[in-house]
Amino acid sequence: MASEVSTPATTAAWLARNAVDCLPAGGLERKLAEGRPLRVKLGIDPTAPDIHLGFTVVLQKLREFQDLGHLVVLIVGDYTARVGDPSGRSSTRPVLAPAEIDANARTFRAQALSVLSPERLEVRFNGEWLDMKMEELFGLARTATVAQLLERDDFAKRFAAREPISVLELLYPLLQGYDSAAVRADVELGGTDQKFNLLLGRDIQRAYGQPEQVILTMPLLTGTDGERKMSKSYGNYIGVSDPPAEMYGRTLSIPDASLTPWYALLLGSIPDGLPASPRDAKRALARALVERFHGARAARDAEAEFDRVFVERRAPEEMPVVDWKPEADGVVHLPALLSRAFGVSTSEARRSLGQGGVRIDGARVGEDGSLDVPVADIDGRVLQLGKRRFARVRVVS
RNA sequence: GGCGGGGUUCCCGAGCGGUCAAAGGGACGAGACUGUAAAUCUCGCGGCUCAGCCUUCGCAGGUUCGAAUCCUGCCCCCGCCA
Repeated sequence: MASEVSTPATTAAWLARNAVDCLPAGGLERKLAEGRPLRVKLGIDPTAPDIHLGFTVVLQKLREFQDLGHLVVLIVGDYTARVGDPSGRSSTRPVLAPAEIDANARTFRAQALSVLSPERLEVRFNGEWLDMKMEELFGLARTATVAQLLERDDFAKRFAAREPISVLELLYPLLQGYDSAAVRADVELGGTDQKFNLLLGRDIQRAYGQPEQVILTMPLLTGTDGERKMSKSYGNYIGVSDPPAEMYGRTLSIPDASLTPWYALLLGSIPDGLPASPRDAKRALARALVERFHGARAARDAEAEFDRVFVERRAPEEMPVVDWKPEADGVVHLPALLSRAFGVSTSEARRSLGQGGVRIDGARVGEDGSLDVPVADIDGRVLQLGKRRFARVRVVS
């Protein structure tokens, strides 16, 4: 916290600093003024086994609440995952098996703990209360009107465009809102895309005679492409359990313009001594991120390895070994070897060869159209495809 | 239930009897440049025992010398009306 004297007003402002919305105005301040630990809710759907950096934006914010003595209530949507949230409407989502959901939930919890503190953390499964009787569902369904639900902008757009909206989709925000009532949330966090759902949670809490939660929405983190939001389906994400070297490299590949938002959203603030050069600032960011998820040692190693491979253009310290049996005439057939070593098709391997994308011990091969190489010229050497794929070749008989 | 419009290679999207492994864009890969930034340029982008061959255009049949393109049946999607 920046100021020496913290009042509910300054604390509220601090907590809301990177947020897009903090509603209602003054709401957070009033809650804080009650002087008790607040129950801060975040709902997650355990539909994918791993989380990526985009998701840690809200975790970071939750952590700030924890550090101020508040309680984080993490709701695992095991029940809603079983139903499948159709929002985002990209074809039917697979309905997950209970065992899968459990496994995902465990992974989630572990990964969330690389940002959150295990203290002041409550984890709940919404199957606990959502597996309700039809009669209770009716009660819940009465709390909102169709017109109200259709106000959500993506619904509104789809409705206007006459695209389908399933009744289940309409129901989904109600279920999420019911979660808030079930855990008596004081505050609920989410991405900006969650704004409607979060606000509806207030209505539902009111309908159940509870004080309404404050909602705090965080910007969506852009992916490594700097264009679209970080998402698995866009392939522009960095997973929190990605290996250190990869996490480091992928972070460096973000556009300069993403630097500030990434610092703000992932680490909470821009450090004072941030280098002026975007390149160095990015390296510092990459180091900080690897450190957060893999530790200081891994961060140092990842940086050293990066310099070695991409700056000095040398082979990495460690790489997989491929055993390879040569052709009868004492020659190694490159396309087949490349295919085996890097999982590309032999056709693709041939193309890469023709384009100068293949090296042995740093020297280009195959540009002249040759596809074979004498055993002596490759045994024990480093085979490289493109800039980043390496393998050591071991010829066996 | 009735009527109409669709399902094309990772995605979008052309093609509508041969010249189609199938335009164009995106994503992606390789090369040049470089800070694994941006911008730009070139090439590639189904597979294989690769100057040739094999398998793709919802599924199954059929017509034809020849089908992604025509016909029949089926499956699925979308819209309008009820």
